[in-house]
Amino acid sequence: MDWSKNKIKEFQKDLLSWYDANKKPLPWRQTTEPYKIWISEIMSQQTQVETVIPYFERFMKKYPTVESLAQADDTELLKLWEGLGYYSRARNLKIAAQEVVNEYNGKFPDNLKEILSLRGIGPYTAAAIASISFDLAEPAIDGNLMRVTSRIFELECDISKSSSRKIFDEHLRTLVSKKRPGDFNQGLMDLGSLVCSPKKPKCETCPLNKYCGAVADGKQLNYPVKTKKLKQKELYYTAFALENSLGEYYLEKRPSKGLLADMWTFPLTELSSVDFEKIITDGAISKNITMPELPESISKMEYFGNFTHIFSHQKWHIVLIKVKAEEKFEIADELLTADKKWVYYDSKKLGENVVNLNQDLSKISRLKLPLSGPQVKMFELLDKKI
DNA sequence: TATACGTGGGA
DNA sequence: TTCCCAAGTAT
Repeated sequence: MDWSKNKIKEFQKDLLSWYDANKKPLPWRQTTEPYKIWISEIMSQQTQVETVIPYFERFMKKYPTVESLAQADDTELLKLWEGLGYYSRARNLKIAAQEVVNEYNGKFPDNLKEILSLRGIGPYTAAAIASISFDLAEPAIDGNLMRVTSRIFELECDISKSSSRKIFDEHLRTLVSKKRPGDFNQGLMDLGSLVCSPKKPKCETCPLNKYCGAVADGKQLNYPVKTKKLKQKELYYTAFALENSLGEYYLEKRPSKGLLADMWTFPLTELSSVDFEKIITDGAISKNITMPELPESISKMEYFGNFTHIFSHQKWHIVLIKVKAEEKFEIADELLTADKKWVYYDSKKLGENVVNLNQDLSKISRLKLPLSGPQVKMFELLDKKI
């Protein structure tokens, strides 16, 4: 970094003026309250802002304070997060809220080191909160800042490698405004998404084009340097939609670790791609496909349909099998643990599933279970929506 | 350091 | 259809 002090000042001024005139009106930009900034930053990780807004509004209504979040019901919290993805964010949020309540007396820590120590908060989020809420001159290095910075300085380092962070930190640390660090960071983020976009950057109207090495060389699209992602692993599953005589479906809670942790789903069993093809072509279900834990006497299985669900790292091909229980069939009570429930599902209120505890209609609970992405698609398929 | 971890939108 | 992208973190 060989920019003069004067050039840095001009850069800050040009960016902040642009930000003042063009910043996105976001719900969490009406405050610098660390709790709200924190929640908005966690929700925004790897997620588009437009998607976040309604989730943020609902979240603030339900958990207005760090204390309320620290005491949140796990299932309700996950239900609120349903559809946002990366569900460990929600779990970590509650853990961090408890840390704030217990270790910081409910007051959000005001220095980078302590903010960074909170569960689920990494270098980006810590710097974002520190700069926006506490005016600390920390560069909040996210994908936008890396793209913008790599173009300005024509940096050849691969932004998908964690070791590159240091390079961006060194450059940005000299640039960040000490007067308005939060606006500086958010200005660069908005610029990255509105102007300095990945595919078609609007360099002609960019307030920073005169500082940009890539513009000078006409090499905007050469930056940032980024290695390609690997393809998703393909997996094949049968899903069993078991319905009892009351019209309820049988759901299980997924394990507390790994993919879609603690989300609810029909029982799934993995199968080979060969068996998968066999079922979807002729609808024949071979004898070795059985639903776990259930007696085969009750199973009258019927192929219902199939669909695909794509995660960031896996591609699921799912065959949905409808299992109609006999008139008097009921799953033995001992099998109905806290992780296995009969659920009444009203297709007219997607996601408004109601749990019928103890199979007693008079004791219907209003508890709503968080459904995994594939599970929502399964209910939609049963409704013939897809 | 590389990989696991979701979902929806746009070209 | 397929691929890339979007305010990253934990391990």
